Amino acid sequence: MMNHMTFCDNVYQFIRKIPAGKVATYGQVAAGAGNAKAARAAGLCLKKNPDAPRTPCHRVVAADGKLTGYSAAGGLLAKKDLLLAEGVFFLRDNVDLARSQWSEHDAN
DNA sequence: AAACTGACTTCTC
DNA sequence: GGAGAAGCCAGTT
Repeated sequence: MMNHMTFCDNVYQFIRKIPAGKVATYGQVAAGAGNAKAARAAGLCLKKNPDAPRTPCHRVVAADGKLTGYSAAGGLLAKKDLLLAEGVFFLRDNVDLARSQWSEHDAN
């Protein structure tokens, strides 16, 4: 039975469909979850309930491609390493959204 | 129910 | 481009 469908659940679902080698911004995730303005809330959901490997929260970055928070071990460092391993384009410490920002349409 | 918090985003200086 | 402030949202206390 359904516990209680929350915005977070939508967020997790959205993030789960992000393919490796691509990343989405919190705003994009929030939009996919139902509210483009809920980027903040979306991030909170990840922190509160990282849902382990089931939800690749490491594929979610800030609007600038900047790597923000990461509850898992290693923090942003591990996050960057993971994205690099997946083939995500990086510009120093930030993700190159111009190449690695994922879109539902998969216009790659 | 009200107030506080936070892994955001955008504007301005 | 970096620093500061305001706005918005859902969840938690």
